[in-house]
Amino acid sequence: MSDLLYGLNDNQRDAVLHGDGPLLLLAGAGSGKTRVITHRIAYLIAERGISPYQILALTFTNKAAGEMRERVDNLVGESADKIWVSTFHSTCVKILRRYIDRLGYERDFSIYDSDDQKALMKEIIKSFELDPKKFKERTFLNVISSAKDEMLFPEDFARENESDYNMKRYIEIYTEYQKRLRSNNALDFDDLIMLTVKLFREEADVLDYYQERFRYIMVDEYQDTNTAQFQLLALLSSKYKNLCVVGDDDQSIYKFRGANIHNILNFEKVFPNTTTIRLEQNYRSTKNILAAASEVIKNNNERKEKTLWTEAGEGDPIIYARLDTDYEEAQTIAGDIRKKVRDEGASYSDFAVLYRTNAQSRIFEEKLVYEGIPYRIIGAINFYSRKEIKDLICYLKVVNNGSDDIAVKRIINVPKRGVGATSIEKISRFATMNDISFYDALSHAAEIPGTGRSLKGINDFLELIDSLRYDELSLESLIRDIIDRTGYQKELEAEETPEAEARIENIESLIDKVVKYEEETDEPTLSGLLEDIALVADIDTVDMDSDQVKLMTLHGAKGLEFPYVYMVGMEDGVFPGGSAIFMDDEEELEEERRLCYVGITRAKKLLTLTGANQRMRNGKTEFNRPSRFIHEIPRYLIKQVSGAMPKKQSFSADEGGWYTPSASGGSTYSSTAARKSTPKNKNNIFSNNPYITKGMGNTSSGSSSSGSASDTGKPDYAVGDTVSHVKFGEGTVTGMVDKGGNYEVTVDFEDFGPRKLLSSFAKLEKI
DNA sequence: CAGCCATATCTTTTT
DNA sequence: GATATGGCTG
Repeated sequence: MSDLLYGLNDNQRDAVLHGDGPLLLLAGAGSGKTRVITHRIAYLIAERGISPYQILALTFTNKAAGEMRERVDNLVGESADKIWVSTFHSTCVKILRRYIDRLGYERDFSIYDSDDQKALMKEIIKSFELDPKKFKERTFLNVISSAKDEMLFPEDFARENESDYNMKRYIEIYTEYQKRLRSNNALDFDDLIMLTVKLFREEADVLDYYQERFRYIMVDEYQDTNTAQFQLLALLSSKYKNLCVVGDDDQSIYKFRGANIHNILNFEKVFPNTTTIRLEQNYRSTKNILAAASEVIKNNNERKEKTLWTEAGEGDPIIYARLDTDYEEAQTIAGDIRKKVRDEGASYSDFAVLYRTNAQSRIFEEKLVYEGIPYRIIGAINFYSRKEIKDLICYLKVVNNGSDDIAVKRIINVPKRGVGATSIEKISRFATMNDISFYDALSHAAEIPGTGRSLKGINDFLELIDSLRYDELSLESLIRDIIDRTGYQKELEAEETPEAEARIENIESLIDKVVKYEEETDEPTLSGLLEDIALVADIDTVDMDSDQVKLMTLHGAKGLEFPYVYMVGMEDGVFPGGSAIFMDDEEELEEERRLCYVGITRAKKLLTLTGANQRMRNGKTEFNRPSRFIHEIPRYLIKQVSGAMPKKQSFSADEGGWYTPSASGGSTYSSTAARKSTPKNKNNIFSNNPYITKGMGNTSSGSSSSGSASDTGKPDYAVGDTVSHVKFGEGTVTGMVDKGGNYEVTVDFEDFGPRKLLSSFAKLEKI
């Protein structure tokens, strides 16, 4: 008992010791909320004699679930694996696999990811004879998803919108979409939650069973729950009322995905006799970082007041750098990281670069490669959404569930079997007319006129799937069989391109995942494997400890922490994003501000904010003013450091180098958004900033002085010279390109091969 | 039917 | 600028 409470602060202890009844934990960033949940679970088991079977802990990501289980394991010991720790979605899948037949679905249903949804919606748009140019799949899917998040079935949605003529089409499409999902025996992600709620509402015995089973429910990241998830929780907890939710309304950043902030704001009203405990002591960041975060979030109106505090020291000021271009922004950060690793003993894994949109990652990637810094981009492309992987998974899906028309259509002509779009169209129509699945219609292809030429391919396909269904050896042999018999890998091998090479590697890691699943699962099944694949995101498998700089969106960073955090693209129009400003949408701006708060509070030791006068976006050059969030941080917390001289002010074209911004009072900028909105602070708050110094702080990246490149001249080496580099050793200079005073030097290193480096950053010494 | 070139589009996205 | 889709041609 004393063990379980050791090291907890008063509020944390109160939360752990709370007995029965609803409990709301308002847990600020870095306040040790996972610790509280895990200790509370341990306390319930050890001290209150609750059976581990009766505890349900819900999270949003598999990663969070995994971490929580691991930590509970350490506290509770072996009985911990009896505790049901999982995501909302996999919990619902488990329940539905048992009882969904009561709702008229088969229990071996497929789970549709967003690609599958799009494919299905595309078909519907076509069958409604709508112009696909005018009507995007996403538009309809977004409406449907919002309806499902709000627990509106097609009938409910129709009722709610019956008076609105414009909604007529949406109603029809939603109805059709749901009908087709059912005939494909498929559920989309939203269905998983919505149908579980429906099941609980309609089948009293099922609800009762799970109420008895889960007498104690814990929910992490509660601020991100949507209405459907809320109802799920309300139903499950209505008997014993032991619902403990942990969340931070200031970190609600998924409104666009249906998260309902009122779930947390109104929790006390909805659940009478709620005990509310605030966890306000922060164990992560310095005072300065915390102060910056608090000052920013203060500007939001719709929030629960709370004040984070820390026993940590002031720490370094927040660094703010306004660079000339996005290119320089990336370059400066890459240099700064290298400098800190070299001179301050930091590890690459101590750094995170956070941006608003994935599209911003590219340029950082480029610069990090130049600098020879190991990095990992997180979340941009999901492993399972790669073409080759999706193709192979669709084979698995078809073997598992022949009703899955979307999967069948995707692979019927992959690899090429001479079954083209027209044949598919004809068979599809035949299937609809006879009310059978597309797969079943394939075996009647001979009766369908106009499919003669593709008949052989179709029969080959049917034969293949049929024989795969008799492969009962193992999942590994099944996937290998698919790869062999489709000739997928051979086809790629024949290509002999780097892309094909990469795909082969991906296929190999898919096999690895299948093998791993089979090893780690008690009773591996094909549908279990597919479920794992559908519900486990790429980010879940990222090893955060590996020694690489992490690049990700601000959204992706939630729940993580790093000693050094760079928030980049701090410009109005980029962050906060265009629509929040352009539409003058206060609600959306508040969501962006929460995102900013999330970003700031990821930093433990040093927070660096950067922006650029000029940046390329969507193929066009933009000029944005500094982010309004920068202005919301009081100036005494900030140390502004310079970037490069804006090119426009540099009359001699070749004169690059660095300068002190105090000379011109920050930066001159023009803005496309300037006319639209007026920021609260009209003057640049940094114009008289006493903190202005040259370079990236005192731990400057060396951009102003170090290296062989001087501010004015060429490096002292030239093509053909032998040079040495701290990391890469010796090599020969094979090329130099002038980039406005800075040189892109190509060096052929003896041990590392040819590499491109920038003279201003890379310390190259002539030998 | 398949491969190639032209045009459109471009927040965020735990599952 | 990069990618995905659509239309055209072989």
